[in-house]
Amino acid sequence: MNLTTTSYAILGHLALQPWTMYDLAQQMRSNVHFFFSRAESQVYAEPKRLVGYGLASASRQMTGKRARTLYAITDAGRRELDRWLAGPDAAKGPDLEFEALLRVFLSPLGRPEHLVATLEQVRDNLSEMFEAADRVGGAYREGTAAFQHHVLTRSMVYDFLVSFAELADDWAARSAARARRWPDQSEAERLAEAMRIFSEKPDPARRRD
Amino acid sequence: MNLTTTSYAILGHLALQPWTMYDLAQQMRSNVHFFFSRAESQVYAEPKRLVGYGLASASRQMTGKRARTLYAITDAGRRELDRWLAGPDAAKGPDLEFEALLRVFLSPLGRPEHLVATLEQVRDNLSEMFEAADRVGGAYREGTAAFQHHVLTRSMVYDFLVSFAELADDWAARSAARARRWPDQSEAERLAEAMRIFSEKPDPARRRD
DNA sequence: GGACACATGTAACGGGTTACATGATTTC
DNA sequence: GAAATCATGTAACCCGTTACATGTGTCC
Repeated sequence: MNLTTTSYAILGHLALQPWTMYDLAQQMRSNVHFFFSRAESQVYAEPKRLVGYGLASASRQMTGKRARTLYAITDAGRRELDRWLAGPDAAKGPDLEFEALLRVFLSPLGRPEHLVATLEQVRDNLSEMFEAADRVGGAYREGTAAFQHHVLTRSMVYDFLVSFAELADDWAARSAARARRWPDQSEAERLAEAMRIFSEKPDPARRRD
Repeated sequence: MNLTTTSYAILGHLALQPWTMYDLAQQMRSNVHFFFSRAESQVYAEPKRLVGYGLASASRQMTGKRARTLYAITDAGRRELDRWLAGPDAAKGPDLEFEALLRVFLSPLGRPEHLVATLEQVRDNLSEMFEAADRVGGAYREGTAAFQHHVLTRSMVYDFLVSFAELADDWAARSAARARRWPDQSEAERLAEAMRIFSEKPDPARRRD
């Protein structure tokens, strides 16, 4: 029995309530997509493995002539999930893959306007995240969210995601602004701005250990 | 010819200067690891493909009896890199994989103390990032960095990475603090704090479009 | 003489992605 | 009756990972 984090993600959702994989795929797309993204084909494949291990059960149902399969967690599944939630399989740190940052890193090899374009594109890409956050946030504010009773922890997830999107957006905005100023600045001015970043961050007061 | 982003990452580094893969693997570990992480075996495999396409050249050298292979970019490689840097293959948005956040999401299924433990672990995991940032930042501040002349753009990368690490650390700290207060609070107080998050973020003044 | 850094890989595996396929049901 | 949604997959591929293997050079 070889479970991946994907397995636990699905198993965890099944612990909330039974789902068809169609509904669950949608649920995951709107809820965990931005920090745990998986292809739909994966979402459909996983519960079969869980059933094979006895961690989930499948029940075939009919809507007229159309078949649908409801998956639910079993007692064994709940125990396995508890084990995982209790650790001690250490959770890995945040794992970021950010192609635009690679482009910034390599941008001295290209033309300056491409750097600005990359940064603008970062901001465009983030709108999806802001919209998703708006939808989720709105539902909780209005008290109509499907898992309203999870509001304490969902607000933590929301907090992180919105903070992240704001950070990325702010960073892209100030970096693009910097790059646009370059043609009108002296090299000394450009350098001074760069060095200020290295000396202001991280806030020396923050350092622990 | 089917190049991945990994191909361009390596090709881009070869455009900076020729490298042995041993040195390049180290370079990438300290520079791009936190937003573009690849296994070393991958770093060794990639340039062979680039040589196959004529985008890089290999030259065998000797240190006594020990062989080393220096890879360098070719003219064709430089053209291909230019094409990529100029777009228009759109760069994907930031792609985050954050298992701890999934655990927070599912934490109502477990015990509250495990939530706090997860959050504390996030902070531990970040120390590596802070240390790496310190090293890089220190080198640029002292003017001794290998690519000191890239300071304008490297400061942007540094800016993002440090901001991200600070954000994640601050978030984990305030979330853990919240969870620790729960036992002493009324349900109304807990809810009020959660709802405040939804209404304060995102800053309504920020909304564009 | 031993430990560690230098230097370069190979083999096996697998989780995950993309693209495609299929048919029923509801909605307009 | 067409279009969108519901619902569930399969097939092929491949990028990337883990784990291991091998030998030289250098430092103490």
